[in-house]
Amino acid sequence: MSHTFGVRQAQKQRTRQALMDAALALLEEQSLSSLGLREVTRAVGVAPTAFYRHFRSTADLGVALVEEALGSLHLVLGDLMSAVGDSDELIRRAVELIARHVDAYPAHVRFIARERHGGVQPVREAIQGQLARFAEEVGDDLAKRPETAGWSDDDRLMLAGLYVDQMLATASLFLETHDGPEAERERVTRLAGRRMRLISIGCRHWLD
Amino acid sequence: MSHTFGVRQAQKQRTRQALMDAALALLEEQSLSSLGLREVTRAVGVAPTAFYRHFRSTADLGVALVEEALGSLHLVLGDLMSAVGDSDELIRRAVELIARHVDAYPAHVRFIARERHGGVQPVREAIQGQLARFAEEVGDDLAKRPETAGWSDDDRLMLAGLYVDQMLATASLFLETHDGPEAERERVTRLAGRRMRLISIGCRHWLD
DNA sequence: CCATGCAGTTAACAACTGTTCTCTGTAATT
DNA sequence: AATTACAGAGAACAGTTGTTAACTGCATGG
Repeated sequence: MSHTFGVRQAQKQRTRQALMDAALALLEEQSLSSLGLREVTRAVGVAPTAFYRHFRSTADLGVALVEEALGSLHLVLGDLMSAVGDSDELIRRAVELIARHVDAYPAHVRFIARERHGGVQPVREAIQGQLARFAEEVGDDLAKRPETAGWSDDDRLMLAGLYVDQMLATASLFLETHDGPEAERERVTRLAGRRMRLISIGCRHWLD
Repeated sequence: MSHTFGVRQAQKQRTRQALMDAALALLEEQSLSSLGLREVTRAVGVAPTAFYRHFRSTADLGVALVEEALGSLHLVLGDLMSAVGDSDELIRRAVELIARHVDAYPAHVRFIARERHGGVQPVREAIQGQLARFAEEVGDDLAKRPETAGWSDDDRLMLAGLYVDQMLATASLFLETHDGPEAERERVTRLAGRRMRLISIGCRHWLD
């Protein structure tokens, strides 16, 4: 079988992950389009040519990072949608889960926010594609809820996109206060909550 | 006087503008953190060392570009706020003005969207600062309108930020369809309009 | 147990980068 | 008319980059 993991395959995947982690760390203070292949291998402690055993180019590395970063965010989205309850309670929960995720994977969030409109086309497209899937999922979930009963699918997708955008904007705000004072984080929490509340109010009166 | 423009000063500003224009063009398919000084001077047709007569570094160039790009967008914002009339009419007008601006200055819009979360700190901070000023202005304008009567300044600023973010998101969407089919542009126009309409509805019922 | 596959190495390449120093021509000042 | 200020040119620097080729060692499958 191809997925029987011997010592060989395991070691390969380990250095592959090391390359991705190193890249993510280097991307804290630059963007993907300026990330050099040698820079990454140097950080890992491996020969430059070893890079090619795992990725065709840094753009290819970037696409792999998109899958990793948005994969972890997708789990949060699942958590968000599985919840039920009062609207205000849902919003509070959403903001807190986002804050927790930013705390746990700040580099992932920074990468997505930075490369969503970044200078590397394949990466941009990968992100847009995944986010479109996110919006579809949220739209499908909204269809099961009473708040959007009687809505057209198109309108539901509009709202879903708005929520997804808001999720990323909120995550980005939390990222800026990641090693700032607690008061700032609290301010962002309240701000994000009110933003989503205003949207949910608009949603409640959409069909008037 | 220092601002008496002789032949000398005029020529200097001309090449300075040429450098900025060339940079903006090069940034269509990369981000600022990978933009090389030599790359820019080569595109203009001047010696690499001439760059230093105008900018300390490419980051410095970036900050100048922020002022240019957000300066032009600021004019659009002024147009938007000076208008009065029915809510739907205002939204239609806003979306059209944004579309027009993206058509007129696509490179400016791309630059702001890309570097807002980009890898060059001074540029990021310049953008965030200007956008905060935008939000303040919109907040002040909202205070004069009946829709937000009785709101706290904090809530008004929250709504203003939401509108500013939405303006940029809309501009970014238009940019993606910039040389696409007319049908796509129409779809984005309708989507952006509905997004803003939902927000304005939420605004109308905020104090319930 | 031996042959193969393949992750990773070493060395070398031409091309490119930012930065410094020195020089030149000419507009502006005196 | 003589002097100064300064935008831009030119050459050179040490260091970096992506990519190729031929290699080594070792886990794996027959």
